[in-house]
Amino acid sequence: MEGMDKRETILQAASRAFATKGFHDSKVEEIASVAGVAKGTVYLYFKDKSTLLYEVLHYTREKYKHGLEEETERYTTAYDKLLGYTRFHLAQFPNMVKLHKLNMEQLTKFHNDPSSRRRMKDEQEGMMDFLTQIVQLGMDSGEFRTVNARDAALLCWGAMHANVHWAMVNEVEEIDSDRAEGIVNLILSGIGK
Amino acid sequence: MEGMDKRETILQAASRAFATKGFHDSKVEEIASVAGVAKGTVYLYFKDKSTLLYEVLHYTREKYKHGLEEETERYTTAYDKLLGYTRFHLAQFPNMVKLHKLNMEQLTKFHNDPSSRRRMKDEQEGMMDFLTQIVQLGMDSGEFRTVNARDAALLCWGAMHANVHWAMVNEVEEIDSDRAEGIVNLILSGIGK
Amino acid sequence: MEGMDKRETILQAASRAFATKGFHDSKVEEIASVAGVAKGTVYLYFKDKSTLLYEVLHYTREKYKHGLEEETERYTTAYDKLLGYTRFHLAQFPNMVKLHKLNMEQLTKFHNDPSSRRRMKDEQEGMMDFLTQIVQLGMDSGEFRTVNARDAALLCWGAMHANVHWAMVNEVEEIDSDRAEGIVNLILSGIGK
Amino acid sequence: MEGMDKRETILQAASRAFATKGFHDSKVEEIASVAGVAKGTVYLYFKDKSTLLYEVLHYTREKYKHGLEEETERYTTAYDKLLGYTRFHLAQFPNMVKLHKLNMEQLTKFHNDPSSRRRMKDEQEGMMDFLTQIVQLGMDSGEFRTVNARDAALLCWGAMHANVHWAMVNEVEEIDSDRAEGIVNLILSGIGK
DNA sequence: AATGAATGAGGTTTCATTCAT
DNA sequence: AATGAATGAAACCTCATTCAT
Repeated sequence: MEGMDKRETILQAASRAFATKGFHDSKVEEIASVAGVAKGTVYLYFKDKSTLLYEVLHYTREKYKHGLEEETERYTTAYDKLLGYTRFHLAQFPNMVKLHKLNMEQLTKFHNDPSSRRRMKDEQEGMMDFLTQIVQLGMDSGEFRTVNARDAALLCWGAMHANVHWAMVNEVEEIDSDRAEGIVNLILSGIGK
Repeated sequence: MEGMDKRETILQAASRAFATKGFHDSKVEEIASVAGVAKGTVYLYFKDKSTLLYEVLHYTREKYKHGLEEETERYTTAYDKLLGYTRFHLAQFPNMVKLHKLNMEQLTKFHNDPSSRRRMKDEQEGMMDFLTQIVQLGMDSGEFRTVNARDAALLCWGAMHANVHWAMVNEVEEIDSDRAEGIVNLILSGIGK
Repeated sequence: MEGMDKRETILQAASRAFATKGFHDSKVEEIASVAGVAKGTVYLYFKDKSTLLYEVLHYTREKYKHGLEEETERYTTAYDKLLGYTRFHLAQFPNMVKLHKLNMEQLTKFHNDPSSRRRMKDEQEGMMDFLTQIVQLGMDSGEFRTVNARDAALLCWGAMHANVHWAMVNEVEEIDSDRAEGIVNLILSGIGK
Repeated sequence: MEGMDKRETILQAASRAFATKGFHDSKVEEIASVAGVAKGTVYLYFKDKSTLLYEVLHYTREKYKHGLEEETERYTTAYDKLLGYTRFHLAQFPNMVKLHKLNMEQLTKFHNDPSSRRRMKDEQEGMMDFLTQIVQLGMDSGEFRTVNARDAALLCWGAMHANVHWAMVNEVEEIDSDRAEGIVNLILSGIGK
C-alpha cells in the first residue's frame, strides 16, 4: 500500500465504499479515513464527490479490461478464449459484483448527464465488442455455427452475468471457476434436442 | 388515476422515482407531488422513506410476477411458455429496467439488513423457480435435452436480462418483442456446431 | 367518568399529560385518545393547544384552592389550620408535583405573554394571601410571634414545597402526611437554641 | 467572551435559552447564533439537542456548587455559613431561577430516562448533603438545637427557594441579599412563641 | 501538499390544525 | 356535535465543501 499513488489509494477506498453502500451512504470522510488521508486531501485529487465516482468507474472498468485481455490473449481457439473469459468472470466474482453495482450507481446517479451516459455506453460497448470478436473468431474458424455474432455475444454475457447475479443475491462468498466449463458447454450445445 | 387507491398512487410515483434517480435523489416531497398528495400524506401510508422503498420493491415484484404467470399459463408446451416468458420480458422492458434498478437499490440500501436481504432472496428465488419449472417441464415432455434444470434456467434468465441490460445502457425506448423468437432459438440450439 | 363534562374530561387528560411529559411532548391526539374523544373534538372546546394549557392551569389551581379551603376552614386555631394546610399538601403530593410542573411549564411557555404572566401572578398571589392570612390569624390570636406575616408565610410555603420537591426528585410514590406535624413544629420552634 | 472555549460559549447560550423558553422553544440555530457559531458547529461539540440539555444541566450545577463552596468555606460558624449560603442564593437569584427551570425541564424531558433521573438525583442529593452538613455542624457546635438534620436542611432549602420562586413569579429583577439575615433568623427562631 | 474545524444548504419527519362528511 | 384524513410549516440533523493554518 505504501508505495501506491495516493490518488489510487483513494480510488480503491472509494470503489469499495461505493459498491458496498452506494454513493450517498459512502461518506467522503470515511473514504478518506480508509485511504489513510484527511478529508481535505480527497479534494486535492478530485473536484468533488461526483467526480470521484466518475473516476472510480473508469478506473474499475480499465482494471477489469486489462485482466480480461491478459486472460484471453494467451489462448488461440475461440472456445478456449471463451472459456478463459468465463473462468475469469467467475474467479473475479466479487469484483464483478462491484463493477455491476458501480454501473448501476452510475446509471442512476448520472441518469441525466449525457456525457457520462455516453462514456458509460462507450466503455460497455468496448467490453461487448471484445466478446463479439471472440464469437466472430469462432464462427470464422468453424468452431461455432454461423449466427448473429452480436446476439451470440449477448447470450454469453448473459450467461456469465446470471451466475454472478445469482451468487450476489445469495450472498455467496466465491464462485468455483470450474463451473465455467459447464456454462460454456451449455451455451454451445443449447438446451434443445 | 382517480379511482385508484391513494396508497397505490404513491407506490407508483415512488417506484418511478426510485428507479430513475435512485433512493437518495428521490425527494419525498417530489414523490408526493407526483402522486398528487401533500408531503405529510406519504407518512400516513408509510412509516418512513426506507419503508416506502421496501414496499415499492414488494409491490413491483408482485406486479411482475402476476403479469408473468398470466402470460405463461395460457401456453402448454415448454417452448411456448419460454417464448411467452421472453416475449413478456422484452415487451415489459421499461418495467424490467425499473425492477432491476430497484433490486440494485435494495441491495445497496439494505445491504446490512438481514431481513430485507432474506426477503429479496426469497422473492428472486421464487422467480427463478418459476423459470426452472418451465425448463423442467420441457425436459420431462422431451422438448428439451436433459441438463441441470437450474443451470438451464440461469442461461434463460441471463439471455433475457442481457437484452434488457443492453437496451438500458443504449437508452433504447422499447424492445421489439419479436426478438424473443431469435433469443429462444439461440438458447435451444446453442452457438456451437 | 361517564357523566362528566366532555370539556372536563379533556382538561384532566391534558393536565396529566402536560405535567408528566411537558407541553411539547404531549400530543393533542394522545390527549384526545385518553379523554376518549377524537382529535378534532378537542378543538371544539379549546381554540388551540396553548389555550388548552392555559385552561388546564386555571382548572388545576382552582381544584387545589377548593381542596385547601375545604380542608382549612374546618379548623379554628391558626396552628390547626396550618397543620391542616400542610397535611393536605403532603397528602396531595402527586397533585402538588403536577401543579408545580404545570406552573413551570406556564412560566416558560408563556414567558413573554404579559396577560398570562399576570394571571399566574394573581392566582399564586391568591394562594399566598391565603397562607398569609392564616399566619396573621395566629399572630392576632397570640399563637405566633409577631413577625412579618408575609415572610413567615413564605417560610411555611417553602417548608412544604421542599418536602414535595424532594419527594419528586427521589421518585417517592407518596408522602406520609403524618410528617406534617414535625414540619409545622420545626417552623414554629425554629432550629436555633 | 473571545478567549472562551467554544464549547463553553455554546453551553452558556444554551443554558440561557433553555431556562428562558424551555427546551422545545429553544431552536438550535438560535442558540448557535447567540454563541456566534453556525448551526453545524453545535453538532461538533454535542451529539444532539438532548445531549446539549444534559450537558447544560451538569455545567450549570457544577458552577453553582463551586460558587457555593467558595462562599461558605470562608466562614467557620454554622450560622455564618448558613447566612453566606443564603446570601449567595439570593445574590445569584437569576441563576437560581435558571437552575430551577433547567431542573424542571430535565424532570419532564427525561422523565423516563433512568440514567438521567439518577444523575439528577445524585447531583441534587449532593447539594442537600452540603446543606445538611452545615446544619449538623451547628448542632455539634451547640449553635443549633438538636433536631433531625435532614429535616432542618429541608426547611432551610425551602426558605431560600420560596424567596427565589416568589421573586421569579413577580418578575423581580434582583433580590436584595440583605434579606438573608431576616430569613435565617426566622429559620432559627421559628414563628411560634 | 496536507489538514480538519467550521459552515449552511437542504431533506426527512412530526404534528397542530383544518374541514368535508 | 363529532370525526379523522389530509395538510404543510417548521426544525433537527447530516455531510459535502471550503479555507486558514
